[in-house]
Amino acid sequence: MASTDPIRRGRRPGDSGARDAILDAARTRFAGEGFRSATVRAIAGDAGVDPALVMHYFGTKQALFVAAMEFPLDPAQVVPRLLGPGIDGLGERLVRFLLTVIDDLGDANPMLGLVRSAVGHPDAARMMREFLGEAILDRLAQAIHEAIDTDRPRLRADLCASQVVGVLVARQILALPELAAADRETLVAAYGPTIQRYLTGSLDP
Amino acid sequence: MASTDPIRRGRRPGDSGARDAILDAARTRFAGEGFRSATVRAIAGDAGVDPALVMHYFGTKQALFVAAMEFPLDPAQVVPRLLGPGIDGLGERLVRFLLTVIDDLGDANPMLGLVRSAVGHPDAARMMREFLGEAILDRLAQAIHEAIDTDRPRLRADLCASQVVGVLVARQILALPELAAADRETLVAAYGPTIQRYLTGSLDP
DNA sequence: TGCGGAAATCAACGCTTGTTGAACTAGGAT
DNA sequence: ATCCTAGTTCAACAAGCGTTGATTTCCGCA
Repeated sequence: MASTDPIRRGRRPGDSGARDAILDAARTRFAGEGFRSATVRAIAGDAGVDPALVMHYFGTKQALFVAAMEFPLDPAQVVPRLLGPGIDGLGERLVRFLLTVIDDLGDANPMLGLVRSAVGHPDAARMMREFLGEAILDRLAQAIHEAIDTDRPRLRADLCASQVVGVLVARQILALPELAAADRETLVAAYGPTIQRYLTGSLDP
Repeated sequence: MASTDPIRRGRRPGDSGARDAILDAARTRFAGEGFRSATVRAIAGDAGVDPALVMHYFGTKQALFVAAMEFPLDPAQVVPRLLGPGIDGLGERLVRFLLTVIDDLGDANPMLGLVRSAVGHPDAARMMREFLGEAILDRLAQAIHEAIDTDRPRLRADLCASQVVGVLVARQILALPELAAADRETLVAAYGPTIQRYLTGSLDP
């Protein structure tokens, strides 16, 4: 058998993929605990790597966060695609899309990382507000304005966002039991009309 | 003039009210930063008091959190009062009540402290899930079941909670601009029907 | 074959954190 | 007057944090 199994320093042979392992671990930790609670040491541990290597690749924890939370979908493509078939039925499409993405991303969901961090850190909240606004909500407001003649289309977009964020927090973070257990189409039927009304329905008293 | 102004040890004369000052500071800090980011030292500083005094009164940071987040309203009284006039119009009443409470509590809002902490800390999430469930959502589900004959009344309650949490996060934490700027009755008109539909409307596809 | 630079670890730093134990002071009861 | 108790501060601890600098190992290229 091999004698002692010393941890060697220095470069390992082959393409180690350590960078990707770090990014993966960071996504999962940030998504599960938020920026503050997730530690560089824990991320390095998950990736099977020394903490200093994390700094070697990314410089600071902040920069690692930015790199790890880079959204895997480009809003500039997704938003138009969802809007493609027209604003009718957009509520349903949007909810179904959201739930599908949540399922696909699993534990390493940047949306959860961003929400968790924004909620505990005013700077992150400002970043998320600006990102959400410019990348998604302003576009959505523009589409609403073109589809129906209403004032304050951005308020309608914000209302949609409030329900989407609510789903994320109540279902994925608080894990309210029946909400977490409900299957996708049940939730599409429940939330779809809500979003659709925020988009195009009457909001008068 | 007085010579040096040494900070004296020992008891101050009179009823100092330090305990209440600590609780107040803790509420504000926990509401603004969550459990993890709020520090005992900062809370003590806000209260004009030594950190050790905080431990003297409350033992641990955890216990201070529990004491500070004690809800100023008793759900066992509030829920029946809101349900009093019947389930018709409950959506509007609930939203108006929520927004009023948010305004009244201001910076020291335990709801914000609980959400901020739950989102960054699985244990706090479990606590909040159980509290929400037993104190509010199960009661609400019971009322729904008595008012209309539906299966899964608790899912309806969870749906309501998801929109309420969404309002809290999107308006008070992310501060989406038009949502934060909207006045109370505008939001009552927007959210009231949503909640009412989750309570008593059709959720079928 | 030699060599520069990238990959990786190790050990330590300075800082902040929650928490502790000792010391001191004042008020109230006896 | 005297003691007990509660309020309050001070100084320090141990642990955990992000980060740094030195050092070692290997790959790729001339």
